[in-house]
Order: sequence, then structure tokens, then C-alpha cells
Amino acid sequence: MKKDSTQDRIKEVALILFARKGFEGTSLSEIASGVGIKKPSLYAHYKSKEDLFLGVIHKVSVDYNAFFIKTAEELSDRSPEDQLYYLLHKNTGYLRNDELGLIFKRMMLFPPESLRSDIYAMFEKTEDVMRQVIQSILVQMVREEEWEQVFDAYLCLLDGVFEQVFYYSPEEHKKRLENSWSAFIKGVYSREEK
Amino acid sequence: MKKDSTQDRIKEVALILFARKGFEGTSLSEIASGVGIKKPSLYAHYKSKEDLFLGVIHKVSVDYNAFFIKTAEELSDRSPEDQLYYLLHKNTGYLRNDELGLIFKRMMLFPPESLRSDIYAMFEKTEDVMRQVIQSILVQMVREEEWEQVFDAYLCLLDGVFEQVFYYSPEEHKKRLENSWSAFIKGVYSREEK
DNA sequence: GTCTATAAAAGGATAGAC
DNA sequence: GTCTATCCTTTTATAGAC
Repeated sequence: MKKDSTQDRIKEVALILFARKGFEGTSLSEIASGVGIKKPSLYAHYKSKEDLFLGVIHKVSVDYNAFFIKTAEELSDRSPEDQLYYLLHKNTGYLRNDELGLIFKRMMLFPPESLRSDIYAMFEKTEDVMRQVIQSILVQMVREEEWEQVFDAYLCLLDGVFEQVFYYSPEEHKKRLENSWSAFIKGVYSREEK
Repeated sequence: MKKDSTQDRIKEVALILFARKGFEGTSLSEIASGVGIKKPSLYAHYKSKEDLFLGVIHKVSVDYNAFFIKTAEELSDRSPEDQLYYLLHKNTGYLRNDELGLIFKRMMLFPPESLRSDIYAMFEKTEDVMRQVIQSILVQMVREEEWEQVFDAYLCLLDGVFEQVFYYSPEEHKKRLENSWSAFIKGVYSREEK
């Protein structure tokens, strides 16, 4: 059991604040106060606000990649349809949890201008991981000519459902997820029967 | 032809900057400089930064509602399927244009903390408008028991496609839109044939 | 309505004692 | 590693001349 170093505590507090209020909207005073230290003490751990921020985002990115791979492995003995279904569920659940979804989406859509390229570089790996996992499932259930089309539709489903996490209550969101999933899987099967 | 008052010019410049850099990330100096006046002159038109910001968002919200209704009317003589398809296209095109999509999405997902409730109040009407327009199309093409399910799937499609505007190149995005749409409409028809 | 001047506060960052 | 004190810059906002 690794003990919670001050560095880690700073990262935890910073994650929450950055997620809720963004990079520009969060001050070092707030972070320090949340940790229980004074502002200048932060500089013993990070050499600038940007440095701290990138540290936070790096951890978020690495954790998410690991989650996605682990989840896919746990599901690998199910039917392809089940794998896609539970991946949608688990992914949504993970990103809804804590502030992870918030900061993840915020950084994908609205990274701070000056750090855009650093952040996109971190998330490039994420896209690769998702693509590989999803495609390895799709090849088991649709014909080769359909891979790309179904892949795009599934990613759109993932994105749409993810985005709606922020608009709707958990109950409403679950209903919408199920309905959107139903439409998707019906489309896939209708395609097969053609 | 209404002439471009200084107030309007301020709003135009502010829209672009707020969209790109967010509320906290944009300073009044930048806005003033973009307009070609000095910072204190802004206060002759708006009583605070928040006041200016809400003015911008209000216009965005009103314009978008008008666009959505107008587009639906222009499409009303088409088949229901065509209406849904072109609505998806036109909506994506509108929101991709200029900085409108950027600020729209930013405000839906990450409004500045202190203005969250004001902003959500403005966009409430938007949701109503979209719901009514879309449902009036759906009732023409699916059975009553299916309305809700297909509506949810279509909204998820809209959200997913919209979000992807920000990730992909126009060409890549168009391909994904078409593929996601194909899957959606196949699902709808498979349902009908049941 | 626009300007200059200025206030008042908050931001990120550093120096140096402990 | 943490603190106090301080620096420098930038921020929003106001006062008052023109």
C-alpha cells in the first residue's frame, strides 16, 4: 500500500478543481488551501501551474487506458454483442465516476490554449487503445466490408451516450443509453440479414 | 439593414474569444483590443464582464432556436426520413460554422460556475424546441410505442455527431456522420418490419 | 461614448528563514 | 518541505476630463 505523499494529495485536489472549474478557472491558492498547505509550498513539488496540470492529465490518461484494456479483458469470454454492450456501460460508468469524466471531456474538447498540443499528445494513445479493443470485437460479429461502418456508428454511440451523462439524471440517462443501444444493435443485425 | 453598433461589435468579438478561450480565459482587454477601443469604454455598454457574457450567450441561444425551427420548416415537405437526415446535416453544419458550435458546446458542458443557472435557463427553451420538432417528424414514421426509443436514439446520434465535429477533419467527420446515420436508419426500419 | 488615470484585488512565481 | 514576505503582472472596475 503506497502512502499518500503530499505530491499525490496535491494531484487529487487539483484534479477535482481543474475538472470543475477548468485550468484558467482554478487558482493555486485554491489548490493549496484544499491540500492544507500554503501556496508557495506547491512549488516544492511542481515547478509551475502548467507542470502540475500536465501531471494531473497524464495520470488521468494513463488510468483511463488501463481501465479500458482491463475491462475489455474481463469481458472477453462473452459474446461479441455482450462485449459491446457492457463496454458501453462500463465506460460510461467509469467516466461518470468522481471527476474523471468531467476532466476527460473538458480536456478533449477545451484544452487550455497553450497546452493543447501536449494534451492531445497524451490522449492519442487513448484513441489507439479504444480502436484496437473495439475492432477486435467487431471482427467477430460483422462482415469485413461492414467493419468501418459499424465501428463509426459504435463510436458515435459511445460519444453520444458519454456526452449525455452531463445533461441528464442517472435514471433518465440509463433509459436513453438502453434505447440508443437497442437502435444500434438492431441496425447491426438488420445489416447481417441483408 | 441594421447598422453595426459598437454594442454589436463588442458582442461579435466577445463571442469568438469566449468560444475559443472560455469565460475565465478571456480578458476584457483582449475584447476591447479586438473591437478597437479601450477597456474602460466597454463599461459604457455592459455593466460587468458577466453581463457582457450573458448577453453573448443569450443571442447564441435565441439564434440557434430560430435556426432549428426555420430549418425544420424548410424541410417539412420531404419524407420523414429525409427530414431527419437533413436535420442532422444542417444542424451539424450550423454548429460547425464560425465559433457557434464551440461556444454552444462549451456552455452546455462547462458553463462558468457562477453563471451556471443563468445559462441553463437560457438553454432550456432549446431543448423544448428540438424535442417538439423531432417528435413531430417521428410520429410520421414509427408506431406510437416506438416513439420514445427512436427519439432517444436520434438525440444520441445528434449528440455523438456533434461532439465528433471537434475531433475529426471535415472529411473524416462526414464519413462518420454517414456511417452513423446508416446504422441508425437501418435500426429504425428493422424495427418496423418486425 | 471614449478616453487617461487609477484603484483594489488576485494571479503566478521567487527569496530566504526555519 | 513548509513557511512568511515580497515581487511583478494582470485582472475587473471606477472616477472624471473631454
